[in-house]
Amino acid sequence: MGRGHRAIFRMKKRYQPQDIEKKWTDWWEKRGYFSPQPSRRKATFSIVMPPPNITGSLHMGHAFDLTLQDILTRFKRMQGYETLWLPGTDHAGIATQNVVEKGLAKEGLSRQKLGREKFLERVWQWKEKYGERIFSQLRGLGASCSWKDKSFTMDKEHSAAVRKVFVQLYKEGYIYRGDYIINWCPRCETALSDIEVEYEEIKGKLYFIRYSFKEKKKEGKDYLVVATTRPETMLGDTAVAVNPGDERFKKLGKKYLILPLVGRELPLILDEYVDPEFGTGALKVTPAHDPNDFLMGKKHNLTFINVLNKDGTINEKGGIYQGLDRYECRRKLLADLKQQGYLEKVEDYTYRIGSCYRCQTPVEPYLSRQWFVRMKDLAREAIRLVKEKQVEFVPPHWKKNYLGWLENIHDWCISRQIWWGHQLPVWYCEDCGEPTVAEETPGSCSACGKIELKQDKDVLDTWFSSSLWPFTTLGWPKGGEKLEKFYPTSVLCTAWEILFFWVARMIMMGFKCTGKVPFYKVYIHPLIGDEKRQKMSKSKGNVIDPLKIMEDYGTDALRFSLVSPQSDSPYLPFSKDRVRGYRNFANKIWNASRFVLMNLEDFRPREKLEDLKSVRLSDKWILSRYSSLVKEVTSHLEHFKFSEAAHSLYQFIWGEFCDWYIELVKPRLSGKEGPSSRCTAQWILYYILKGTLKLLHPFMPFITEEIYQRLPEAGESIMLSAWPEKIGTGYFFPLPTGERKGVRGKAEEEMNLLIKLIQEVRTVRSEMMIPPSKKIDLWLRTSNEKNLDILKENKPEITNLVKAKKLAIDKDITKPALSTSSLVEDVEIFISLKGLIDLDKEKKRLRANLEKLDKDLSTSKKKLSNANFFKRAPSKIVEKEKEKKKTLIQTSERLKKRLEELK
RNA sequence: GCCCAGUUAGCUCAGUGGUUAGAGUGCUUGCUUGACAUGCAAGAGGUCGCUGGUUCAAGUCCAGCACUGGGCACCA
Repeated sequence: MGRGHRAIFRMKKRYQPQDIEKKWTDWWEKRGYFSPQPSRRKATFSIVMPPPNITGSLHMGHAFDLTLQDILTRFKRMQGYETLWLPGTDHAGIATQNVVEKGLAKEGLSRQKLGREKFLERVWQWKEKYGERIFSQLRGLGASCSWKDKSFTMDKEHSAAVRKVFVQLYKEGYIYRGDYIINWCPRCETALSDIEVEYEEIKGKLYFIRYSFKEKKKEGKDYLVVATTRPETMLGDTAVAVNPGDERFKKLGKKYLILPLVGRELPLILDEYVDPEFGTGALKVTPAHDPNDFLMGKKHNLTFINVLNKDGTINEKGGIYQGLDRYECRRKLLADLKQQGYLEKVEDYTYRIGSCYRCQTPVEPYLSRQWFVRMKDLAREAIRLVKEKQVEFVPPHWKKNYLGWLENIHDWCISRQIWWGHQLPVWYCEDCGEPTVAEETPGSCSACGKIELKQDKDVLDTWFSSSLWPFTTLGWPKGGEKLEKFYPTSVLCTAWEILFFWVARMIMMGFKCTGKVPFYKVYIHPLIGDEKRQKMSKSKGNVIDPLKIMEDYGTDALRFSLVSPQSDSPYLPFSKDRVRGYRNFANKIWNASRFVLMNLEDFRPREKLEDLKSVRLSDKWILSRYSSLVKEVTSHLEHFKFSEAAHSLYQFIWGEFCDWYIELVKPRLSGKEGPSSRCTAQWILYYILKGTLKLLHPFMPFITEEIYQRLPEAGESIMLSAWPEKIGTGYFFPLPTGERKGVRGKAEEEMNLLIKLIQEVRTVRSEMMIPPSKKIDLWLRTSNEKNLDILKENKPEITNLVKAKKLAIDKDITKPALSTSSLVEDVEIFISLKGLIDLDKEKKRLRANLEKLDKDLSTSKKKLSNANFFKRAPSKIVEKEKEKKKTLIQTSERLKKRLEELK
């Protein structure tokens, strides 16, 4: 890789990220920098990447999550840790199966037509194609993962580990099979766990239906009214329940009712569960299609009638409704009820409906035989580990959320009736039907010894394998150097969205399987929303593609804009404006570097400053500010304060290094102050630039490497260079011991006076409308000896930055005629106006400006008062116009005031 | 219903009990100043959600309330 400062001649005026990003990605990877390097510190730092699904393309969420991890990894690597960031992908059972099925549908095929084996071949083809695509996109993002260690949740080793854990948990009684009400997605045709169901409030109806008594009553009504939101489930009713304490029903005694349209006899049962206040106080009981009814069914020994097929249509138990879709059935059934006089009334009712988190189809509570993980004991340990701070949450408030979920946890349904995933390591005996659970295909039934066995067709919940991810990726259960060195991992970095899905389960399974926590810290970050903090989604059409942003503004700008806002709200706003701002920042860095390099042609880097006499106040100041920067960035990164670290860097680079130091140093670089002063300036510029690039590297890896490689004596890659240490005063200024103390504070205090003074003069210039091209005569007067010395010492700097042709500094100056005066601390400032402004000309100019403003103002007013404008223009534009109007009024008033003063 | 977070400039957000509450962006004015017009300089813009309390001192700590966002649990 060509390097050296001669490269400056090829530096364009504008930073063009597209030219260089790929070059560095390839180079870093070719040189093997991303894989663990033997470390001088011997301490290790490891992160396992939350594996992206193989279904998709890189989205903003990945970009954010991975940028944060990359920053941590690069930071720790530069600090000298032996660093491993482990990448991988997730097979994402249902999600991937759905995507592949959609593809098949376009070909007129279906998974059923293909058959399981052929279908799985197709999914593997998909994986080969798209699994790599996401990796290449991650590379483009600059992710410094150890690519050679990448893995996939359905790798051979990983699958073996999954089976091992399953068998172990089964043998220890944590995994069991049972008939329970689970959430069933009729579209995916599989069971879902509780957290795979998303609830949404909908405005629906509550239907009141008459159930007649079996025996006709002599007096009063001969029916009970029950209320339901899902009338079609009545086909599976096997009882009606009332609260035993409910006076209204006390006289009834033991009774039977007749299920309308079906004619089944339903016992009237008493159960405390029924809320007398709700509906009519009478509850239809459908034990096979409602979790609470299920419990009641168990308790009262009711019959369980499942009326639904797997695809959500009514089965043979539904009589004349057989074959209808559940909602179609609802309509028909309601019509029939109404016609036959069973429908008492219909009320509007708002309730929550659960949908499949993968396909948004409303789920049905469904009685079926599934496999579960008993969670209570596992959760207890996971609670303890966090309470004992063996695992810490950042920010800490997530801890409560985590604990709250674990304390009320239900058993985890882990079997899925899909094809893509880890098939259950369970075989059923064709003879006795007993399950045999084993890591490898068993030879015979463990119960009766017969050899005719068939493997369970179900696969495991995707999150089962994900929960093992931190240790299986490192070589568990075989063990080895990687596992020993890097497990437990240092940090887990992910969004709050998958705290329960993934983080909590990793802690439970990690501890269960390895006896250790899977990670010491969990950094939970927000999700990336759009400008209005709305979740990005295809249906809303507000998705911003990070790849497009990278192309338009550069990857460094994207990374910086993702990391830069900090908020505890669940969604961070993302806007192109912000990225554009950081693209400009990258350009600023580029040009500042270009400037430094242009002035470093004859410079040879040396260990220390040689000529201390030519060190000026501005030098001490910038070194002091830089020293603070090192401290801040380091500390912020240690505490996951990414945005604060980014902010410190932005502020220092733009607001201090560029705006002040570079400007202050220009005359010295031109040689006006002598060769020695120039040399010192070069040394400081080089030193600060090099250090700042390093501090910035984790955030903006590409531009920093590009510039770093152009520095004289750059060394190897910036990503392997040592993280800057905070500098001591003695290191730079080997002054006599007595003078070292407080040198930084003093330099900053003195420099602040100069800055304030220069700003004040500029303000006056601007207010007096003195053209920037005109040089001024300036008098500074103070009786404060200390300040007088500072001013005198820094006369060249002041002269240059306020554009003065004459600068007089003394404690005894008479105020010049026709001048303005102002005050900074105890320094009086006089600027001669003589010859600077032609009074008549100035008045003319003010009047002209006022006229223009008036014109703009009336246009603006007209616009705003125009009803059409309000109607047609987006509110954003109206707001902007209002603001413009406000500013116009203010400016015009200021000008009027100036005009008055000139008279 | 329970839990969490938030409420600060037009917008998006920082702010660690202590001078005059900051940044980016937007807006206004001026400027081809020698690295950068993706720039420079200057300016305008604030009831720190409301009400109390603690304190010499509160945007910051405490309590209550209001509103916004999110999560969890639910009665058919």
